[in-house]
Amino acid sequence: MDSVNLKKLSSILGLSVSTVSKALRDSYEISEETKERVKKIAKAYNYQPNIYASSLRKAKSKTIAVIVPRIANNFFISAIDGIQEVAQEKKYHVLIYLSHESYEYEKELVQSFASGRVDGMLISLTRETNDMEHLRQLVNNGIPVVFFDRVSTELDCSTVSTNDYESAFEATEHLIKAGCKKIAHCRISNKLSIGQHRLNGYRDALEKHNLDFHSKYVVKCSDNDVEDYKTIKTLLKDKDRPDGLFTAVESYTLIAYEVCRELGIKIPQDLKLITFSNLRTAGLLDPSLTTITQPAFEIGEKAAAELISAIEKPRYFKPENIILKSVLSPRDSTN
Amino acid sequence: MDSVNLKKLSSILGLSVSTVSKALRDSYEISEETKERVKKIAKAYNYQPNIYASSLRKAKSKTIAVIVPRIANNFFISAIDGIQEVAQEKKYHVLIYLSHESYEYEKELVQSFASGRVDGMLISLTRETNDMEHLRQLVNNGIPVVFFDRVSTELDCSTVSTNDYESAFEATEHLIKAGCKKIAHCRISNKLSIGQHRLNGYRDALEKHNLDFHSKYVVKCSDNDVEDYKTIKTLLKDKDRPDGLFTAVESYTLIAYEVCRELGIKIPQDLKLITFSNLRTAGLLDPSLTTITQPAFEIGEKAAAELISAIEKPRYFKPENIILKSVLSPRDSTN
DNA sequence: CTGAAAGCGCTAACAA
DNA sequence: TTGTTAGCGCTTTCAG
Repeated sequence: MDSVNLKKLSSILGLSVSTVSKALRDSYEISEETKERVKKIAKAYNYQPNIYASSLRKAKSKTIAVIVPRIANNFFISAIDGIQEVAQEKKYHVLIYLSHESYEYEKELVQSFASGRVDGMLISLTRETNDMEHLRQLVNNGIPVVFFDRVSTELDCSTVSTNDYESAFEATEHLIKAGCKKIAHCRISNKLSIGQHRLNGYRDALEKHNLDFHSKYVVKCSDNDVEDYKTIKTLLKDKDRPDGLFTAVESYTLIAYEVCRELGIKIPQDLKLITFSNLRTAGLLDPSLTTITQPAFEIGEKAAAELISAIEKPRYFKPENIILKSVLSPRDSTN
Repeated sequence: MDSVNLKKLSSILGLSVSTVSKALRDSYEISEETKERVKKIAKAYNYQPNIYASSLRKAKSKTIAVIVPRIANNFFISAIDGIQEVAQEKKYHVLIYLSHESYEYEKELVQSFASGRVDGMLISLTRETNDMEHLRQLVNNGIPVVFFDRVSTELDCSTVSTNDYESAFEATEHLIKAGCKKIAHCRISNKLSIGQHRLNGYRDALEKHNLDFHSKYVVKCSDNDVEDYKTIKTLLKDKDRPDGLFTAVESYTLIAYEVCRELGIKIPQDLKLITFSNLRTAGLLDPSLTTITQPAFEIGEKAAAELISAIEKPRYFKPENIILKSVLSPRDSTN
């Protein structure tokens, strides 16, 4: 019950291997008649080409890798959804890897791609990634890379991200206009592009509105819910606690909701909350949550489209830094 | 700047290709001294084996495929997370495909795996899948398959699922005990194992408690939010509308929340709600949502572990039907 | 302990 | 229009 290969097929057909191969790939060299006959038999025998043989031969695999820090995250999920959408359309296969925010593992993964396992790679960097050497090597090996969301512009690669600085600015201003005077920010690692941009937007909005920047109001959160819970609880237990909180990442806000319940802090009366988030249920929360939503699906689509262009038209491809816009949706948590 | 291959490496080392190959794979035939020398140089040149060549040769790729109906779904995400966890540990690569509930596409995908692109496959079936022939063929080709959640026991393959019948029974009983007399059920396709089990559990619980089964209270939902919205609205607008609703799938309940807001139906006073769900924010909703939560991550882990056993120990492997238990978490929506 | 050589299944020159 | 053949990079006999 083994699957047929070209050789068997050709002997069944009484043709040479190469003729069959060409016929199946619609070569102009083969007569219509033969093509038809070959395809019919191939179908009848359910012939499936061995992709390892053809990839080896062509040095192309129609496969791309996607590395994300984690998958249990609404943003990355939607991005992957978008990536899949265009990959499927363009007949690419998608290998998914989770770096779990480990630079070492990211490096190992990226290096393993150098030998051509994939035709290209999409990546959202870990919080720890400083050094781009592993990525540079991959690119030098002729394997295109496209960054999304957590990007680096150090390399000559396309990036797809959002207007984080502006959004953070807008979010902070939104809190100020809602009457907040003491606005805190839960930031994400400043090794990340998004960490810096979101922090800067926050700071500049404060400055514009003549509010002091207090370092005690800027807390660094991690990737660990338990730790973040402590961090946020400490922040909100302070006697001089903030009256507004802008968080760089959805999970921090969900933790803040829990902490507020526990401490009896009322949202939005005592504390107004806004966050970057792709939560589907933002509008159903108690109270409903004001969000800045990134166009995650489109980011994924764009990134995949860029990558596939880079793979298929290496001559004409020009790397670009694509910026998509996020949307602020005001809800009750800042009312 | 091309990546080195075995041949280059061996000429650098002044050894034969086969010696280098063996040394890198720690063959007992090679002296420790040589091994060390080889590995050192291999590392220095960042040698990465060409996976297509070795897969072709060994007819093994250390790659598995995962087919899920969709990815934007908390259950499947967690399951994939679990799959990744064990795949990574066992050094397997994971290709992800979305069937988008299309049987035709599922079939096409499965067939394409026959030639050995992957060493095994994990699948959660589409709502349309009736016929198992494509899967049977794959298995006959020597490529192991493991089902998870949306399973079929028609083939001699492992399955990993949850005690859906009992959970549905328990959920319905939970509503009855909360005082509901007219309990509706939003069901999912009864081509699916889970669709049948959840409906049966619902029906039997009604029967046990001497409540009539009304077909008008059982509505079939789809995969389309807009349609489901209409369906659920019709159900809840009825003058003889239900006072309890048990939905087979998370998204139906989120829609029900929205419909209730719109129609001014108060949860839980006017309508009590319970659903299968892996929503992280169930406890933060307004009102908090009573859920039956499937151990999605563990399902993924188990399924992947089964698959890898089937791949690596074909002789000793015995397919099993593994059932994990879901947990009912009572919250305000049924209070 | 090391090396030579065959061949996995396919593609693409080149020949016929 | 079809066929012959070399070879992609690796693993694995088998010989030395």
